[in-house]
Amino acid sequence: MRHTVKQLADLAGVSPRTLHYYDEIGLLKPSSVGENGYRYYGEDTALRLQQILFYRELDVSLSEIRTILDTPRFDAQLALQSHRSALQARVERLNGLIETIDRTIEHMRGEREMSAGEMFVGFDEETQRRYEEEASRLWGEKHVKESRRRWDGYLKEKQGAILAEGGAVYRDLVAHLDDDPASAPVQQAIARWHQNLRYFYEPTPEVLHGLGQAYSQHPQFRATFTRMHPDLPDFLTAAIEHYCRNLASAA
Amino acid sequence: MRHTVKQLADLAGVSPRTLHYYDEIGLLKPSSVGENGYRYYGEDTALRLQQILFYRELDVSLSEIRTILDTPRFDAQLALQSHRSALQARVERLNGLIETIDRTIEHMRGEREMSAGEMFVGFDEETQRRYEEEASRLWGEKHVKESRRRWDGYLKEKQGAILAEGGAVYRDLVAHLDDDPASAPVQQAIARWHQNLRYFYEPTPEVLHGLGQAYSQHPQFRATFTRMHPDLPDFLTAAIEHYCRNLASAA
DNA sequence: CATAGACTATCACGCGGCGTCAGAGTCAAG
DNA sequence: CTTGACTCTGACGCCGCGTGATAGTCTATG
Repeated sequence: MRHTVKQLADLAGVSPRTLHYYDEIGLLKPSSVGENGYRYYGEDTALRLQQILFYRELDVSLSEIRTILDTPRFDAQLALQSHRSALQARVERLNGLIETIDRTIEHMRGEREMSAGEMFVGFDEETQRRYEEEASRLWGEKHVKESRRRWDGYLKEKQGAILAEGGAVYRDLVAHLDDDPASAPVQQAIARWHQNLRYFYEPTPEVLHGLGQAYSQHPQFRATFTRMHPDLPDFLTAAIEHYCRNLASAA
Repeated sequence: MRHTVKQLADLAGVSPRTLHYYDEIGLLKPSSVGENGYRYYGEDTALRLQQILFYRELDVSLSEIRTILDTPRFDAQLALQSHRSALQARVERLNGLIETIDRTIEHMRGEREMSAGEMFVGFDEETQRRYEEEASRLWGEKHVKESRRRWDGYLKEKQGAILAEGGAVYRDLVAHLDDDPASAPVQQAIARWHQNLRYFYEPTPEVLHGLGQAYSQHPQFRATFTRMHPDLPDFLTAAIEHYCRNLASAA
């Protein structure tokens, strides 16, 4: 298997310009370059492009994708499993949007009341929670039902406050990025984070620890936190790791 | 219900800057502007923003969204139905990607062979066909199963040729945009388009006519064809309409 | 009443990820 | 050899905002 630019582009449904660009930024180097200057791609690069397209499908930036794919410990099969669960979460989100549509139509027919907030359910509101559900799914699925049951039990206003508090915790941590992850203000913020999580489900120490690791390793988490600050993912992981050690030694 | 910029932005999960920008480009004007210069949004604008977000979710450009929402015949409820079916098509696409993941994992375990083209199934390859399935769904669902059954029966190489021919038809039509839609070269291209459709299902004259109209009215079709050429959607509709009249008078 | 913090506004630069085009070289078929 | 489709590099520009600056407005508190 050996493809020129157009051949691979046609197969993948991208443009030749895209492949040029990806070469230029070091994201997808061709398998070889002929004496004529032409790029040639083999199965290794086709597989890498597939990974790129999956990450792109999940709205991960190209520089992030490059970082992920270039880590020595990158495991392609594990990444595919991760994509799979992320895509399933996306499917659920879309189904949530479809429900919003149904409710909006009922509203327009005068069959039901609808607040402005309710109109936008499914677009972005529960993104963070959905990511965390997904991470939990990596370690155990019982949390999903529990999480939904708890969430649905809260009043709308309470839900807004919970989400706002979650966001405030991360902003607080960004403000303490120069501190030691083990310092008291940081650990207090992590305790608030822990409490915030408990609105969704009762996290075991294992889940807490796994979440902490996922925040820097899982592509969507990493992308989300990097957008807040480039150093936040690793900082979060270190701080949560310390917090979990404290939980373990206190028990 | 009356919201300031931040209030509506928070509800909708967008940024105030986005709302400023949408005002600036005439996409979403506030319901009113106070003496202090502040923008205020009511339920009318919240509903419009919801529509915008649905179209954005479906990757429609903002200028296209504006065109659609500003047409005098815009029917919000009908549009929501349209979004619904588009989102369901998106769900199916994501499920297709999930299948690709499963097959890729099997390939990596050595359990199955996989071509480079197969790696990219679900990303973009069948976009056109999926749109057309969706349009058919608007007029009758029996075509969906028939379409899938036919498609699955073709060899991979044949599938590639069918899709390429579909693309060639549209490129041919773009080259004849200065011609009369009723002219012989254009009508011949539409006949090829008709034949191409028949690889998927046997379209009734009603479906053909409806597809012709959908090409300029249905947001995703319109966006797709506008990307090929700004005048193509309306040209297609006019050419197909003429072709259908010829079919009817020949019968 | 004064202050502080959170909000509002406009303005403007810049970014990511390409699309598009130009000019020149390469390849394969007739 | 010619032609058309491909290849390359280079470069401008677009879309949809994010970000930051500056200044005005609003609301709660002391």
